[in-house]
Amino acid sequence: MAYWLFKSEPDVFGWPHQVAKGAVGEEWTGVRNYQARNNMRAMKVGDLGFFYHSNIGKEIVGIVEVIRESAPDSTTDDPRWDCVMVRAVEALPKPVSLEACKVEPGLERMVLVNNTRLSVQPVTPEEWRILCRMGGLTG
DNA sequence: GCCAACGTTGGC
DNA sequence: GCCAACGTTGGC
Repeated sequence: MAYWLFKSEPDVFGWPHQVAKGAVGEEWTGVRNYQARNNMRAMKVGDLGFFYHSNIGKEIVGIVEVIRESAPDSTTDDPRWDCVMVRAVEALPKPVSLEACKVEPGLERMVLVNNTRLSVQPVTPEEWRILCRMGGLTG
């Protein structure tokens, strides 16, 4: 199983929106970047990802699960773009800020810290473990 | 609101 | 295929 991180601007589509979709989940639409799209294409059902609030908050607020592999993005006719579906799993008891990530040993190479513009990015198992601990999750 | 970083587009 | 112009993201 692989780990990922999804960025979203909370005033457009935030964690509460994702939670409101429940187990049905929601398509992660709107990605118009090849690298981000390729990351989605690499996802398998059951993969987990962090839900990150960009611009406002700038923190990891929750965990989502991939529930459908990449398929055409319903918000465009352009066949180049597709997206996965994700559902909310749980909120982080303690959201992890970008600032905290930058200074945390072990997260120096995290994509979030080094490539601010990539909206869907991979997270290593080690980074995942560190971030879950920082977020107040024991598992 | 600014701007750095980065990606895309299109002329040549 | 190069690269200048332009557009977007997202931290600050």
